[in-house]
Amino acid sequence: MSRSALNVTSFDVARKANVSQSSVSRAFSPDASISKTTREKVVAAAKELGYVPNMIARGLTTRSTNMIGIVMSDLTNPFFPTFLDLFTAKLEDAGYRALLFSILPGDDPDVLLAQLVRYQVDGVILASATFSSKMATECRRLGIPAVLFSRSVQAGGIPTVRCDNIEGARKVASLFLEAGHERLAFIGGYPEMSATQERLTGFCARLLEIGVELVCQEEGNGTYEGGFNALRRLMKINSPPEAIFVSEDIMALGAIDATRSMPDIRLGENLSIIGFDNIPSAAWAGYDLTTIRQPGEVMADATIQLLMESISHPERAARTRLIQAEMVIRSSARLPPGLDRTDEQPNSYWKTNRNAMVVGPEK
Amino acid sequence: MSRSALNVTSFDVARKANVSQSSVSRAFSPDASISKTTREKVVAAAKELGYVPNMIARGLTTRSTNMIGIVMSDLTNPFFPTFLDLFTAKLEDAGYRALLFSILPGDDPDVLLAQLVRYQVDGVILASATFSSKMATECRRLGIPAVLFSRSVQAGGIPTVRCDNIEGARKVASLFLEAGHERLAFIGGYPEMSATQERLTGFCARLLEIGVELVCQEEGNGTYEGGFNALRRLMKINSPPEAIFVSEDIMALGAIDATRSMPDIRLGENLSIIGFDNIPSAAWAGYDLTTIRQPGEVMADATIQLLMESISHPERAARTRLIQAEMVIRSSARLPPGLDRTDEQPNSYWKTNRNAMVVGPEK
DNA sequence: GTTAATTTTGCATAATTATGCAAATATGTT
DNA sequence: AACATATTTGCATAATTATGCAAAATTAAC
Repeated sequence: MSRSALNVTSFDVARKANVSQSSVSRAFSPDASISKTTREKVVAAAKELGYVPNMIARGLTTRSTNMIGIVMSDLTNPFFPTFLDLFTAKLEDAGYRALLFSILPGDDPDVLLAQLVRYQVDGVILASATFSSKMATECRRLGIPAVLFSRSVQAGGIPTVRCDNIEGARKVASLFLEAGHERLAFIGGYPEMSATQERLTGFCARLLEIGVELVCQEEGNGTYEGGFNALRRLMKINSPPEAIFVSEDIMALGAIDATRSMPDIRLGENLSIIGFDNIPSAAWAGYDLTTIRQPGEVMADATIQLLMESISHPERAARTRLIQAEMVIRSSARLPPGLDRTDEQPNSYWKTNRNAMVVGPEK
Repeated sequence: MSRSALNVTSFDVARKANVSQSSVSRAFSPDASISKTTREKVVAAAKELGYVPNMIARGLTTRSTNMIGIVMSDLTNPFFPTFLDLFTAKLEDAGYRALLFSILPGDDPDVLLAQLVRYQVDGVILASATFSSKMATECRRLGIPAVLFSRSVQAGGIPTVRCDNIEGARKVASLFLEAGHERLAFIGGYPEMSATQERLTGFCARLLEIGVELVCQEEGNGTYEGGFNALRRLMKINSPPEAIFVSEDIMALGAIDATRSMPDIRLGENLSIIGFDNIPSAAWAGYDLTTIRQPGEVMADATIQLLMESISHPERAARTRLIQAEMVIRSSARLPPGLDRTDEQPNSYWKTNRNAMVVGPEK
């Protein structure tokens, strides 16, 4: 009795509607060959019996489950939940469901991969800090459409969406230099992450162009606490830096909090901190962090789009979408003389558009 | 060629291992009747061919997919990602996969429900602020094992895990009163949420026992901005409150930030703010929010446990797990005279244990 | 070594939906 | 009305794994 509604099959509906099981199946396939009259008859009968087509059985015949695996590692970094939310919403709009895999540093990527195969996911979004590279090549080998999100990988052939870390980091360097800072430092996330590497590379490349050297760099492990501790270490050295590029916002918040107990530090005056990501809390009044924004909507859209292309045209060559990253000016970094946060400075290297100037959390 | 590994079936393995398809099936079922020798033979052949049992086909015969639907609404509130992470990890340990559904206020719960049925999930965790009540009764009607997480519902019969909101809120009221505050206020989340209601109820109940009245209450919509604005409204009234209970941490952080531009306010001295949840950022140095902790591990464990019970014994009566909530003392609220944050006060109503005193983010 | 008891194996079928093909029906043409 | 064409329908089968039952093989008992 209780589980009744779950056990209604297309045969039951067929009997009730006086048609064949095939017709029931066709009534629920968008562009199947079926007359309007029978479809209506079937839908009515289905509604009465509480029938919904069983995706498991459908998956068996069509080899397509309408499920997309999402592989993430670090849900404690607020950067990722934002995207997880966007992904699931957009996938649902496209008729897909999200099968979530949370990967921990100690996990075995092969086990995870086997799960993806077992469940016959139609595609995979790889957004995990660890194993993404290995997973990507394995997916490719197995013919599972996959898109790398926010990480790049040496072995080509896998569609990738990421923002322009190099260029973003160059903007940070330029702003620091134009603001008159001379002693610059870097706090980075996991050194193995491509994003960390690229941001460091871009930052240093721009410094080199001007002829300035990095004073010091520290590891912040991609966590609030890591950023907190890294800043403390940085400020203990002889003649500490006056401007710090922190490669992820979550660490930058920790860094800012570390300065609160340092009476001589006035953030945005004698010390500048710039982050990367523009997570919601970067806009909070207690931080007001100047940062490089990774445009969520755009990146999520691009990811889904590349994935859909990869599913419908598996043979087509992999595309990469490099998303432009803009600076969001707030108060944690000193501005070049004569500027305030609402001015535009069209000739500056780090210039940002009006949109990016809008302060406050994004929708 | 490319999709080869995905198309290996139990028949292929059977041929290779010189056994029947049934034996292959049994080799991959933990307690099937099969000899050690054949199992090894099969496993070897499977490994060589890259075979993994197909969950979709298995789901069709066993009516069990090993997938659990997780329904969440508000991934932007950091309270939920924390639990999502715990849920997926613990589900994976128990051999289940998480099928994630992100629900928006405008969505149709019936559509969502149909998806859960279509995918034959073995169970559902309902952690969405909206529709949980309706979804719960529908799941019950359909015979889908479901557990309500962090919300309660009038219609009984559904296993529920939540923390003791009433008791937690009473502790807040007690601490405020013992600290000598007289003008108390409340900032709440969505009024329809049971948690909001219970926290308000508990807070007021305790005040009533002492004979104190609530000065004022405001809505904060469960967001940072909502809390920010609510505090501003509160402080504009004649003789504003000196102690505010904010029913969710994320709003409390907004409220604290709103005080930064009020020169007369000294948080923890002439204004006390206490939150609820103990999200990671509550521990950040910029906030140092006194709050009521919802123990993540315990609650997640209880949820999975109740769900597993409900799956294996659907007929058994629904149990509710009420988790004890402890206060985490930090600096955003004034303490009773003669106490500092490391003291214990065994006779106080709001007393908290040593563990809860540990300041800093939880692991 | 023979019989009984137990374990292991294979056969046949079920789980539910999708779809190629042929038959049936409807539509259009003159 | 008669024919050709297009649309719709139903039949039969495929997708992959699990499992009840009977047959075969192994082990135990005496």
